[in-house]
Amino acid sequence: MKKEKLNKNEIKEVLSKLEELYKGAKSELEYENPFQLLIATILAAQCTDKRVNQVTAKLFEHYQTPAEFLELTEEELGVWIKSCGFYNSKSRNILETCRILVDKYNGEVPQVREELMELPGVGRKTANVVISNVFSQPAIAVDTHVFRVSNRLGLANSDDVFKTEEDLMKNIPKNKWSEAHHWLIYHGRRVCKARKPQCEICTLNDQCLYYK
DNA sequence: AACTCGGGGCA
DNA sequence: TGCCCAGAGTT
Repeated sequence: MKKEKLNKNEIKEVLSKLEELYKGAKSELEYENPFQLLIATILAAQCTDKRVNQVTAKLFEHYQTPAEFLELTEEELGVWIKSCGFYNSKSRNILETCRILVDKYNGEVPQVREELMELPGVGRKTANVVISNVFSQPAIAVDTHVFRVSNRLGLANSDDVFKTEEDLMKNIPKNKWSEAHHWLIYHGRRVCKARKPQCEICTLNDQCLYYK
């Protein structure tokens, strides 16, 4: 990462251009139920949201609560979620998580990030998605796209995910956190790719620290 | 910091 | 075929 930093006006300009490009961008994982969002987000690791939605659409018809999930064996759940990939570990983690939710949290999803991160299969990114999306807590989930793009553009300046979160929360107006999170993901997937970034066609390249 | 898990979509 | 995918856990 470069050591340079953008000034406030440059940050404003970058955010303005991202908004212009991806205005209205939002998650394809739209679950208002905390438990369902938690499960969908665990499944979304290294998997497209579209496929997660295909799986959960059917799965949640049959199993809706942690207690109901515990009726399944690991092998049975594995069949349901197979197309999301990593299904052995995800199946094991999800059922163990459900066991903890039932035993320790009365079948509810805890609203504390540290408690969420103690659940198997739930890391900081998934915990942030849950607390920000359904519990209205201040957090920005930093996945690989958000991390890479925000540091390339200069909206963050760190090789550490926690620091990147802090930078983003500082540099982005609070009422834009959720939307900006998706701008960065969209830009990362379509233009600012990990391997072959499309810098030539990127309309932000004139102020991009990575491009310079 | 590097490695592993993984089926499915796409070039 | 090879590459990639809204991560997390282990060593």
